[in-house]
Amino acid sequence: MGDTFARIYDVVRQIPRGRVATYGQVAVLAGNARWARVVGYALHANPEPGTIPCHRVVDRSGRLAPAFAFGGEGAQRRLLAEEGVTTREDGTVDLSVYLWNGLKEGETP
DNA sequence: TTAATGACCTATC
DNA sequence: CGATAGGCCATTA
Repeated sequence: MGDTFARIYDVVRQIPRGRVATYGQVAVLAGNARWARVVGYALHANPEPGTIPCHRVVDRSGRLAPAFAFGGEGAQRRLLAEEGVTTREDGTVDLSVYLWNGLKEGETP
């Protein structure tokens, strides 16, 4: 495969614990703003558990991935909860609180 | 090579 | 708020 996947995976790996990022945001940080769709495809096609925290990636409205993507309906929701990310009743996260600022943990602008 | 697909996004109604 | 339509790109068949 090309380096598109590698770039996307690199960005997803840098998402700090307790934070979430949108597909579009990952796409921008990976190099192209129009890779939002490709990001989703990449995570679905080759999600390496333990290496790529794909559960920290949500869509633009904070909606979690479809249930079948993780094997269980509350799987992603539970993983986020373990990191301190609370999900609403409808399965969405508050992006105004948990959205990743694009910096690594500990770094400040 | 062409056509179809999808864990998306934005705009519009 | 939900539904619809169009666009975008890499990957697959």
